[in-house]
Amino acid sequence: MYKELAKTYDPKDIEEKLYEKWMNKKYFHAEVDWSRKPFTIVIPPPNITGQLHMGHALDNTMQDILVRFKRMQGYNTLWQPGTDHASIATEVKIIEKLKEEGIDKDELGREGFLKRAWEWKKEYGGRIIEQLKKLGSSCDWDRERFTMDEGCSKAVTEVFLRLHKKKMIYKGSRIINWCPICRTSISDAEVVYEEQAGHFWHIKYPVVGTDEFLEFATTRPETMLGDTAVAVHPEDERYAHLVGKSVMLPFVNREIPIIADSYVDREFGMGVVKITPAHDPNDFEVGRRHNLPEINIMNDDATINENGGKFCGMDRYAARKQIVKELDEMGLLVRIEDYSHNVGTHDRCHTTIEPMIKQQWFVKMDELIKPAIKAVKEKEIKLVPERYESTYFNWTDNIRDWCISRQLWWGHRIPAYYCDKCGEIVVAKEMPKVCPSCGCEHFTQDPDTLDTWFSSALWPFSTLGWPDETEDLKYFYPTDVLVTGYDIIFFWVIRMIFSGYEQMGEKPFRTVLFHGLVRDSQGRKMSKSLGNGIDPLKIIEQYGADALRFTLITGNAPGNDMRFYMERVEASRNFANKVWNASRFIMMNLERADGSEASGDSLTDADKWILSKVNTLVKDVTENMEKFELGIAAQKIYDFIWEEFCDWYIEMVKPRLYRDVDETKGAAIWTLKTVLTTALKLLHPYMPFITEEIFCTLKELESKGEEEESIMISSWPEYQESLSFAAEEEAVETIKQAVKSIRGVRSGMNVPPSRKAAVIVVSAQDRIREIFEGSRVFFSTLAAASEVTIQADKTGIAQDAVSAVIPGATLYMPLSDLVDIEKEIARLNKERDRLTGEIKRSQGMLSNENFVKKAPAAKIKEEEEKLAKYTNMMNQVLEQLKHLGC
RNA sequence: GGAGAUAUAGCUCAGCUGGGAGAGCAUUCGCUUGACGUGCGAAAGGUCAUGGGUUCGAGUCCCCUUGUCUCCACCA
Repeated sequence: MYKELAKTYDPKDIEEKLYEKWMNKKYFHAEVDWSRKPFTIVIPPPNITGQLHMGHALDNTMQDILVRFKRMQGYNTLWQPGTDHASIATEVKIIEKLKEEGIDKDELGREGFLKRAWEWKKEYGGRIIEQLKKLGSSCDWDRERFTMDEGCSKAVTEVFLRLHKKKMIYKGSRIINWCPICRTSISDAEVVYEEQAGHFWHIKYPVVGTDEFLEFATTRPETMLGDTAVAVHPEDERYAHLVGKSVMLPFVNREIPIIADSYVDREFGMGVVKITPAHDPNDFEVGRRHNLPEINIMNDDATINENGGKFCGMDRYAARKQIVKELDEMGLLVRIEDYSHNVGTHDRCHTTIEPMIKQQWFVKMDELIKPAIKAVKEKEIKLVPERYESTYFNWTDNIRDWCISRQLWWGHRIPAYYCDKCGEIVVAKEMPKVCPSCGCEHFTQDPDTLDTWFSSALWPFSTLGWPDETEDLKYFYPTDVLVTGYDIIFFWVIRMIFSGYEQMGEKPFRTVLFHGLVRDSQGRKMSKSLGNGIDPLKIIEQYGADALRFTLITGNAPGNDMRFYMERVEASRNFANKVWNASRFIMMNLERADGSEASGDSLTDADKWILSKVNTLVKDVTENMEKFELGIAAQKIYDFIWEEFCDWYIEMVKPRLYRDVDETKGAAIWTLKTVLTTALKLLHPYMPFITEEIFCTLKELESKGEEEESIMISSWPEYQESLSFAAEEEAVETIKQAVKSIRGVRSGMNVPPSRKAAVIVVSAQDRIREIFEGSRVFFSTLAAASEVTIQADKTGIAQDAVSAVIPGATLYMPLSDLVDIEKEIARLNKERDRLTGEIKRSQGMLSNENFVKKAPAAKIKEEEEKLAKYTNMMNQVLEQLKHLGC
């Protein structure tokens, strides 16, 4: 029956094997079953370009914990997996690859490019999925989806058509963020601002018809080529006489008006702003207010176009240099100031954004966002932690229309078709046959594709079959929890929420659980450029997935960033090893039960104590997990297993097991198994592999039936009132205190563990003596006791025996040969001082009239009990000191 | 400019609705204790950033100040 298990736990042996087993058994798979309650999580779809990083590892560990927890609780659990086509990220990657092969994207053409992209997806798109499996993720892989698969694409077209019909999608000429390297527009959310050292160029334009000049400052002199006005504040007296006049724009020799607009800050710079409507978002607004011409001076690659006169063909920075130089020569450059300012860059390639006016497609946000605001405000959707609500509202309150067209090839092509003859726009699922306007039969589809987030916004329902009214959709939607990092609230979370309400008429999920960033040990973001990233797969390889998962989930509060330390991984690995060895111990001793599998009646105080403890643990862990306090729950399991179960209970049980005859042996083994099984179940969501391995080995040893063939589909433990044993808990706590005191005294006296000593327990209280009577057997292993004598008074105790005082009892150890009486007295004096302090504190509180009057009765009682306890201990210490002649 | 987070033991961080400060790692001492040295036992180490306030009572709630971080806005 005894099974030989390795002395140290080696995850490599089992992880792959168990994952395969789970897959084969279809434990991850969910089917609609109206007799059971569903629990659904949709995965934040990783990019097909992605490699598993620590952020993914954390995100997916959290999801897996929730899913495994709910599955064990009996929910019909679906974790919907899939990947995102990641339009721009992927396109950039493929362009790079083509470049290596010497192929130019434009030469290859759209079709050829897409063919290559799909090939790439086929080859690498599944890589991250395989990596998620190594983590232990229990996704329903039978349902794996891709944002560009047929169903999701259908959903995208459907939404586009619907919104267009409701006039919530429109095409318009707006100022957008243009990336000259990627040659596409990007949304506001994709712009990151970087502080850059630049200059403030003070320039002056001659005022027409006078000999005056108007001076202003700019950080971007090259945009002057597109200036169509100069603005001052309407109430600025310095320039009041100039409003209505005009200035002459150098180089292009355009006469432009001096206008008044309150957008100008009188205090800043010269209080004069040059207005370039085509290349600055604020100027654009001003321009529209004043009906100014919008002159685009740049090509898509940010070189100056024909509107820039002689600078045509120059790069924007080269032009800047040249323009400054020539202005200086013309005497129009007043001075140059150093100036550090924020520059918008593209979050993918960090190229400085060029604001440009372009025809683009937009989603109108004002109406769409309303239900999304309401939902969070009214807690229809809960954000955890709650503080992310302010971030959420910050965005929703300042929302601008969403630019959804991208000048890319990889993605969902915009379902808009232009009549070749009259230019009529038809938005339709397929290319129309005849132009409704002119009858022409030739159309060209809009070349642009949609923002990646347009399709991921639909993810919670597109993956379940929408727009078809599938059973899956009816059953699994709305989903329960969305787990994600706070960094994509704007990109994704908000957009899913308004899309859910708009398309489904219902929230996409009930709770959003945010986590923070995983940083390196110095608190820096893990990044490729710094080279400080830690590869989760390497950690798994070296320490096991369980250790990695446990590390990621413990030691920080929800939503906070965390630092990743190898020392913490080691600690988690050590914990896994601890669990392994505790189990090994139990399995090694199963045979000692010699058939006496008794439970109930023969349970000792210690058994009841640990059963009671694990019962409380069940409650605490379940409650915390329900509150999404995964780290607290994990910590409680850890503490219980290591301290209570291993360090105390197992040590207490040893003498019972090793004795030839012990009528409580069966009860001990039964308790060991019961508590272990319960603890393993609680731990399973966190450490799925090791718990499964032990659980199954244990079942195998017992050759029990198939009723619980895997821990992952076993039932979650429940708190039982009948397993709460207050008296036994108190009894064992007394014993623990006694043991600790003895250890403390021995250690203080430098008594080696090999030197056993008799322990004489003296207590006037029947109850205390009874407790010790029932527990004397523990003292041999726990406190190096040779024998334990229990008596009501001090009869027969050697004068120089060392003593340890606990509430209600004094413990004596005759160790005269080793004991230094002076030291013993010093120790007792220290104890006396400590108790004096405690008593003083307690008395102080109790003699405080306000405390007695206002504090709750329970608190007062508690304090009175403490006082009694310390007074009792004090008397024992004083007596002992007196005994030693002090 | 606006918002949020954070300041607790040498390091990294917990500390739920206010009622005697905790963990992991590191440190010191002891241990071939019939599961585990990836271990066991004992210990040392904190005026909980500063200053106020509320309260019988504040690490915990409120305000001020200071430091650090993040997000948003983007005044040319």
